[in-house]
Amino acid sequence: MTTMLEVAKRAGVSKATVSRVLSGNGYVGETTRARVFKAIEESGYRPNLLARQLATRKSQTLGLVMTNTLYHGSYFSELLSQAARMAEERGRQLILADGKHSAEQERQAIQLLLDLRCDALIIYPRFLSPDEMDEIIASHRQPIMVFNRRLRKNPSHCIFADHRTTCFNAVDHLIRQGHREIAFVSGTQGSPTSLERLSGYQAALLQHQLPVDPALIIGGCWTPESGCQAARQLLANGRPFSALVAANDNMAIGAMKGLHEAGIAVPQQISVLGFDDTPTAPFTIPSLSSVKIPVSDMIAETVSKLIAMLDGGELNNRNDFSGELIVRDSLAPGPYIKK
Amino acid sequence: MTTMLEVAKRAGVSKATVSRVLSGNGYVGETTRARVFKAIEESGYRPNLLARQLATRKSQTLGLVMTNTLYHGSYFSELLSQAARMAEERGRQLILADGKHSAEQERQAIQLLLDLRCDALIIYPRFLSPDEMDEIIASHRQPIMVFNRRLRKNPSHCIFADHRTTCFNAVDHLIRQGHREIAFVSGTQGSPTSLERLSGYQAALLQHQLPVDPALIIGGCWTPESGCQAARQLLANGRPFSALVAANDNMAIGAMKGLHEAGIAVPQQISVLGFDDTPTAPFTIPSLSSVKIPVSDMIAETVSKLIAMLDGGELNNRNDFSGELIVRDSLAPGPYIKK
DNA sequence: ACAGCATAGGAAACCGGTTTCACAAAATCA
DNA sequence: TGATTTTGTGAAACCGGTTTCCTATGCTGT
Repeated sequence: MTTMLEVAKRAGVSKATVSRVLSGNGYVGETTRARVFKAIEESGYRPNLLARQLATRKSQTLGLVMTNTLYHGSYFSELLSQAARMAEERGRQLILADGKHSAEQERQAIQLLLDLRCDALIIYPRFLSPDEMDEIIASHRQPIMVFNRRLRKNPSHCIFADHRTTCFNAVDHLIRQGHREIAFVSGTQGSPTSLERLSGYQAALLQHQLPVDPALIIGGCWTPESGCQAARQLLANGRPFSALVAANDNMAIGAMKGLHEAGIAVPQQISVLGFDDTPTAPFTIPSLSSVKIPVSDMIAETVSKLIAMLDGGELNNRNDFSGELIVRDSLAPGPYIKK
Repeated sequence: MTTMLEVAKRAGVSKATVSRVLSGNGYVGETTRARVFKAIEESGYRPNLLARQLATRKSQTLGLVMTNTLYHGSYFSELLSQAARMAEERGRQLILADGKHSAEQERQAIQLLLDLRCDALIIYPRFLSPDEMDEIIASHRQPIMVFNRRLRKNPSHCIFADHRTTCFNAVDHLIRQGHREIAFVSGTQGSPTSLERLSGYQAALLQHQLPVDPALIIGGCWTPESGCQAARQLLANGRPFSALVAANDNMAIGAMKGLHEAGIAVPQQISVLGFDDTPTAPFTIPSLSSVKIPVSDMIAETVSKLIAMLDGGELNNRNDFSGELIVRDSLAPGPYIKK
């Protein structure tokens, strides 16, 4: 590989001058500049970014830590493509590290990105607690934003959707529409997002003095398969219900299939609601009602904040996003509707 | 940040010794080693990977170039998560760069990853031609694998599924099942994968002496919306057809919706076939028949080959993968079935 | 007792850039 | 015209590691 020194020799100048030409810093004469460009051109020189990053102590990269299991579903695609686009627009490269299956691996992923000297980090925690996130933020000088988790000690370092309230509102809506026996299919065991949604579901029932029946709460794992099985199990349980809320659209789609197979009409007999508003939601049969989480906006805000911290722009202080219930054909009034 | 020099001082040794302790190369006494570890521990030292990469001229990273528009759909998630997992298993970090919307940007993305001194590259070309890919491979000493594109000059540097033959076989199957008027919904204009599938579709028709009717070929853009619109337009065209092949599942799902809205029964009146075998395909109503492309296997093979090139393992020579038709409820025999 | 080798560790060069410092020439100012 | 500032450039230090080279010691074998 051609180095800067070789370019310098070819142009009859010093390394320093070549560096000045490339960076645009410092004074360089017109003719010299031209000679340097010619030498660069002729030699096919390409700067070694690693050397540059080392020398400047800036890597021009943003690190993103998230967990592989999230990769499935449109949620992840949307998040990642938007984050990458935003980063590149601001002249940064996105580097992704997988938090895998445990808190320890999540910590390692963060450490790796820090060791790679990312200028800033986006962490979408799956296993690490808010307290640990607070500590990580406190103990590193790089700007760090935490995605999808509320940090009370570091409100300006997190962007989140209030899944609990959002789910509360959705279930509240179902109840007002005449549903009382509402089943809930959760995501993978331990997922914070799923737990928040479950909590909102329970709170809404309690709010209306309705019982929280454990037989109506089934553990899934975000996949359509698990949603389908959950529906079957709910039916097998024998406990009647008029609405089913799944913690994401994929499971909702699976659940609709399970109900369909059992000869149950959606929404006439059972209403179904999902979360995330997957691109295919409007095209299922019947079209799936869902709670849309503004992932793109959220990640855009996250990246913007980080860049502002790095480049010193001004940052607006929005960190709390909320979902929007999108009613489609999979919802119908329940048996207890009062006119 | 603590540097190696500070650790060395604290342990009363030289930088070189610390480096030896960390890398495990060269001789280090037991007691010295212990002192160094203690110093590292006490100072919270973390090696600067950039410096290491520069010094060793190895970055331990694999670069992946692909286009943002592919991000949607499970295809991308599967590809990316598998690639990242494989890379990390072999001690490499994956770096992603977006090829965006033009050949020029695709070239820039490749260049960026090379400038970052990725040890090897995976390129999923969208705009660059096979010839250009051959040239890129020839002009760089880093191992480069091209994904989803056949390179006749560099057969060992590419992994691909033969979309043309795969689609040919699928359409051939439909014809044998009694379909003659078969509609085709293509992906985004210019997409090589879509073009290959279209070509296979046409070839299968010709093979059976069936006419290729332009009125039955509609341009979509990989999204469910476009599939739905395509179905509407096909119906509006008035040209009858008994089967619809969409270049991916998302469009097939949209198309089923469009047909359903028009009161057409799938598969009784029209059969529908997609590509990719999305996780939701078995759960649509009716369940969607699809051609499964072994993306995970393909990318695993790609990464394996690169690692073998880097670390000098042996490489098996499989590069040609093919899709598998998965028949579900959306397919039924056509009107020309002969018993 | 001495050659020969394995062990241990320091000094310094190196990776390929950026940046500081020093200095000279040219331009501006008084 | 002399003093000062601006412009243009090279030498060398630096970023934080790795690696080569070299020296010194302790063992082994004879």
